[in-house]
Amino acid sequence: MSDTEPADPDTPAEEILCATYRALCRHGYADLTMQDIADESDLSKAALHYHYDTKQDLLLAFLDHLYEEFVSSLAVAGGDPVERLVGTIDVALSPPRRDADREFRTAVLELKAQAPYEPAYREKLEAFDDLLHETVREAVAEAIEAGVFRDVDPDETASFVVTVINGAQTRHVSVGAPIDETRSRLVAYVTETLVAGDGREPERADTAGSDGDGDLAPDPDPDGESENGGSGDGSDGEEDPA
Amino acid sequence: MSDTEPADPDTPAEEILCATYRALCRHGYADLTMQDIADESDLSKAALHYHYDTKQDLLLAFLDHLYEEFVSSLAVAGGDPVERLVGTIDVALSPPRRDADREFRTAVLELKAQAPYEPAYREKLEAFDDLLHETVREAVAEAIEAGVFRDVDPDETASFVVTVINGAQTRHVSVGAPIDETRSRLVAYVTETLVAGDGREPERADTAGSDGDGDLAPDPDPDGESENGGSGDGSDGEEDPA
DNA sequence: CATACCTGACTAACCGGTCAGTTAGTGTAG
DNA sequence: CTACACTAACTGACCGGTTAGTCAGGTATG
Repeated sequence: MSDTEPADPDTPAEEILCATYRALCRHGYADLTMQDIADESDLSKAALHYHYDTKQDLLLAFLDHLYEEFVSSLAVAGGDPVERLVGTIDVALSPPRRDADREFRTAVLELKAQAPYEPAYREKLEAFDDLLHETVREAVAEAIEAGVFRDVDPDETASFVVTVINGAQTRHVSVGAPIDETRSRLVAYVTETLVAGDGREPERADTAGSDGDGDLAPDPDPDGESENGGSGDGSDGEEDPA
Repeated sequence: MSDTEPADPDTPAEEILCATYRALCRHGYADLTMQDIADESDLSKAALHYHYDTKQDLLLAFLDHLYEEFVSSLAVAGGDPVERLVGTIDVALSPPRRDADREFRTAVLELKAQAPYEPAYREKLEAFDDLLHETVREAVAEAIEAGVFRDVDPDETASFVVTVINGAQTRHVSVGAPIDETRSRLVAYVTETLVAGDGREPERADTAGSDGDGDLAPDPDPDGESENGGSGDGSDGEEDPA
């Protein structure tokens, strides 16, 4: 699940990544200082530099860590390609269930906006985008092959879906537009417009709560309290930057 | 050439806004310093503070200035609502014709990502979003009334269109996705999916663009250039932050 | 002792904003 | 026409605060 890796600060280096997540939610990327991250952990700022040479190294490691989580969160089961596609959209556009969700999405958007200045960021972000795009593309292609979808271009269609997802996140952060509305609309797009033969029937396709995933990321406690050597501490599942 | 925004530097204060535009393109928002802006003008940093008390005041004035340009750039003529809708999409998703276009879009995205931390920014950005949303909504409502569009919800549909526009811009900045592809897709969405009676025929719906853009959807040349100018109301203006 | 891990104190650089003072223009009195 | 006064616009130098990164140690463990 999504709480696989972030939840278990086995090593100090991993604890730092968890602290980075919390600090990003609290301060955002632009105002994020090494001291902020240190304050979220039980380490000093100098200790951060012991494990990661530079601030950028730390952020890059954080993105890698995030990517791995994104991979597993996208591994939605389901034989039906349309079901899988809807599940994927759900993962990417899940409504804020954690308090920090909106904040984290904001930090991710800040990172995206830095991509043109920081090729290293861009490279990582492209991986997220590619992964999501490929996941959608495969589902669409399968749906076409199964005769469920019209004979659209899977690649172009996947691009459109990913673009809509990006738009929902951006608009949510910048003007507070509800993500959920876009999700419904996008789901309607794939379950109606893309479906073959389905002319125009407004066939209600609220796979919303029904679909297998329900809540992919259980994620219980919002943030119990930092340290404690135990294992499943504040499991802060990340979201997708794609 | 219209290397910078069209605004004629009538007053020193306006010249500063032009310099701000240039500095934003060159440095982005995150790394923008008052000195950067001063360097783009023929004034000193202290002179900037003479006209604008704080850096934020300057940026806010810049957003106001931008908004006015956006208003006029959205004033696309055209009696046909669909034509007007496509024209609006074109304004929002015009391919980079200025060198600084991508850079400026990046700066705008940085600003959007700051909205949650700076209510003053958010307020301005909401104005952009509302304006674009309202423009689209009106066109959609008219198209429905004219029997051209199906009986969709104009408000929700406009939201979707604006979201797609946001997504195209975000994805363009963060991973370099081509804006043009999304524009074609979005135009196809409104001229096919939304059109009443039009079941699935790829009926080419390229009405001569009113805003000077001939073929909207097809757009064969990936790197169009040439034309333009003619009917242009001169207000090529900035891009929309919406 | 050696190694891994960590700390407090420090440095160098940067940036927003301030300030005393300069320049240029304009009006006004002699 | 000159002399002076006043003001808007502007400048270079400077200040205070902040931050990434460094460094000389300290501590615990094997």
